[in-house]
Amino acid sequence: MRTAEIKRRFLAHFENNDHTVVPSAPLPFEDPNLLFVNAGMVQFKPYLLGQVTPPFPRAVSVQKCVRTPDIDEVGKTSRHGTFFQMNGNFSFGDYFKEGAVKLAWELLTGSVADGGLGLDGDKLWPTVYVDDDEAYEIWRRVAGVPAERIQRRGKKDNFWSMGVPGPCGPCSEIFVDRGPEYGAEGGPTVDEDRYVELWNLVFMQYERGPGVGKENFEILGGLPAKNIDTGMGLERVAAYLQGVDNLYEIDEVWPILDRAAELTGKRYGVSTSHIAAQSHPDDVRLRVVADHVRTGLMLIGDGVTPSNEGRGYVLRRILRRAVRAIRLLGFEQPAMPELLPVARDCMAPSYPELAADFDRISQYAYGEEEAFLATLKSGTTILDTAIADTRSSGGTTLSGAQAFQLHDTYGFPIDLTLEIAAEQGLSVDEDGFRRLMTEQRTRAKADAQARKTGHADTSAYRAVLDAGGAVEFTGYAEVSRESTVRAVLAGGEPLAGAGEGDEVELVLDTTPFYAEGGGQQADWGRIQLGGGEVEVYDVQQPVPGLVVHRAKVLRGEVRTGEAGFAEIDIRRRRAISRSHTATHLVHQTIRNFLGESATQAGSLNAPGRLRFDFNTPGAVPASVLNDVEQQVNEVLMADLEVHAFVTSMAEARKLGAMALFGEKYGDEVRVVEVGDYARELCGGTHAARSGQLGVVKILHEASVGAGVRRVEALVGIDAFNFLAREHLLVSQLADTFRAKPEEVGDRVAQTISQLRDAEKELEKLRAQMVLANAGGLASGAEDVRGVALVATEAPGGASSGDVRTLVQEIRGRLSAGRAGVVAVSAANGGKASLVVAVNKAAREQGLSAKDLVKSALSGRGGGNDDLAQGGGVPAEQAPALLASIRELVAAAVPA
RNA sequence: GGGGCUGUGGCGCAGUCUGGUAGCGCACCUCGUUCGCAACGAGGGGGUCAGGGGUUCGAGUCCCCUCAGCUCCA
Repeated sequence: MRTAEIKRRFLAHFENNDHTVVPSAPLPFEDPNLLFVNAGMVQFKPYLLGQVTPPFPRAVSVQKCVRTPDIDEVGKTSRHGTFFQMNGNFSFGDYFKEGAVKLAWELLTGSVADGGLGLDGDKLWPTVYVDDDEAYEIWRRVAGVPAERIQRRGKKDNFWSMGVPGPCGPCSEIFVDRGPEYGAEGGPTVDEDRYVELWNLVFMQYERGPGVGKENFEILGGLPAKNIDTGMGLERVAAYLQGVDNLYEIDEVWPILDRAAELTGKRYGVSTSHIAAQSHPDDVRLRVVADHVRTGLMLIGDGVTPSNEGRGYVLRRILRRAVRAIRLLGFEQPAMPELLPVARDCMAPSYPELAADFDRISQYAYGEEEAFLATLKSGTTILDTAIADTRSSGGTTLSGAQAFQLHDTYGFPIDLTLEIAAEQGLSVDEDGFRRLMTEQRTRAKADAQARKTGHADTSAYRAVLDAGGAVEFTGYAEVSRESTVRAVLAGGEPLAGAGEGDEVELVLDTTPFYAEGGGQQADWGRIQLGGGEVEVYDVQQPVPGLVVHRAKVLRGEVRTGEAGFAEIDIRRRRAISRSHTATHLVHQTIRNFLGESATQAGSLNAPGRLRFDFNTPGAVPASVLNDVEQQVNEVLMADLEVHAFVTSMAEARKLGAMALFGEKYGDEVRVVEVGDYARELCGGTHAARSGQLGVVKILHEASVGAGVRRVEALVGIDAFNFLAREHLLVSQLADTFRAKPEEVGDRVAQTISQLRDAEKELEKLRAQMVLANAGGLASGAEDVRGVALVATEAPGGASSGDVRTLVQEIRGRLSAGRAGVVAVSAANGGKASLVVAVNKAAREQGLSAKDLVKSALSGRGGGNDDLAQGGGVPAEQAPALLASIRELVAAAVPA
């Protein structure tokens, strides 16, 4: 049975049993602790933990998951894959153990003709938690599983908790017997290679106490609402039903592996063992290629782009590992163009958007491979040099530091270093390499730790939120509001009240103040209270749903429970709203010109100006930017109405609203539309009509990182002021140059070029003039105790370069057979400088240009024995410098 | 977020450790020779040494900051 069909049947089975089908959750948004969805229950967590009332009692989903901590195990075992799909059914206070067992058993053992998966019930082995007699009985009674095939296991295997206080409970896993050729008889407690886990049913029924890890904690008591959370690994079921050993060989992955084998000329399955751990290295590499190419496809498909941080970095690593693995198999050309289309064809039956979006996806994947191949090329050169150095010095080992530098600085992977070094007959100090890696890890972790402790604890905010619920934002419709102070805090700690001059954090029960979020800056304003007044200068949501006003007490006191009147700074709000509406227009217009793949990657809406980051490969041509600007301003003139409404996610999608990754499905969403031109999910505030924006002026476009560009623009009066200033500037320039405004550019270029030519000419003439005297000066050398000395002042305006040239020129004209010293001083910018040269004969008499300069200038100079320079004394001292050189020469030479 | 490396004519790079007139190859221009696949010879033009600050008589070079690119770790 094909994987896509298993997925379809899974969803259909639970949908037929009154489950709401929920789409795979998108990538976690703004959650630094969770880069990827790594389990099927992630999106249902708030319901399972009782934080949010679930909108449905039963749900079913097939979740796209990415898990990378065990990335090094990929290909070596049959279990690890970086991408997998988790089938899950969920009950929120609805059915419990019996329902979960019954529904699972029906799907697994139901006949294929009736929509089941057609497994042989006699080959299924359930496990239950050690004292979970209830589950045991249900397996006996509902599924009719004989006692000898139900095994009991301890906390480690069959008890679920999140590792922190909260819901927990026993679980029951369903294993399938793959047959005697895979290992020993006796069920999953004996051999987990022969008996493979297909499905884990978690029965959340208890409250977990504090404690460490999976086993050391107490159970505090029962939960009021018992929940079901199950997970069936789609790939595992597919592997079993398709009669293959592991997930790399199922229909969604095998063609990629097969193509990789074809490209590299390797035959997969050289080893005969069913145990993946005993595989031939080539087999492991082929599996890595297949797994990683598929994961790369899915991640880029979900909007991740390769970068140097966060999930973008994980994606980069996965893609590069794939390229590296296929290179180690002997294929050195670009492999992605060969493999990625195969992966697309494998996955498109379940995820048709991959085919539609393939141009964009492949662009990133191919680009990343090219970049990596370039990195490998430069790394290879450096490695070759290191190898040659090592061998020429008689060494046989490449140091750990060298290997680490290649990896750390040049991104050259260690396994390629090992491979290439081995080819050259050298070993590599792997221990040293690993030690340096550990050091780096420790450093990064220590830093992350320091940052975490530096961060304010959010528990005080959570307490306020729990006590009073979410704060209602009323600022869409009004700019002021009667309200009550729910809490006063300072530095993350609750206070009873605060006095004049204090900086405080206020929580109101409702507020017209917009908290910074979605790129929109916070409102400012004032809150009048019975006993005082505060000025609000920042508004944040430290925990979702809790609006905190950062404010300074202007007069009087603030106390919890006090009533007051909150009023925002309307001018600021309006300017911000105009920017926000402008951002939507810029976003839509950029997509009009660059295509749908130019999605938002971040934004800032500040009073009068906006910043908009978006994904696109390469720079945006200036002409396109002009077109965007033009079109945006035309939309302003059309004076479209801006309209906001709340609807379901499904409806919003149907309307074609642009949505960011991380928007939750199933929830109510707010849509903002500007006429029929732009429609976007947005929680921000906006202008009432596009005409209110006045003017939008794009200032520039720049790179923020690989694949992300940024445009900045001014809006409204700020845009106008900018244009007016520019106009004034051009007028003044035109005036100065006595040219028409449109000719100013040419005139400036022309003038600069003339100026440069003149300067060059001048410099040349000056050098000639300076040098013209060289012959005369040389022949006029005075005799100081047998040494020919030329000591003179350079003509005014001579540059330091000129003086040096002159000195050398004079020295060249002195008789070589006789000791000669040339000293030329120059005055420049009020300071005197001195250059001294001595010839070979003079050096043999112990005269050093450097010593002469240093002595004459008391240390303020230096150079070589034959030519030295110095200076820094007032210009008037120039003649004195020459005199002292004369004395020094005389003193140095015996009479 | 924390490291490492890089930034020098149009392009590719040396020079940085150890401060003292900014170089090489390719490309470009002029003249000449040559005329079957990277032609040769001679001459020449072209660089705020990423930007800013500091130390110094003097900074491409040493120190600090900023920006950009590459890269590792989180």
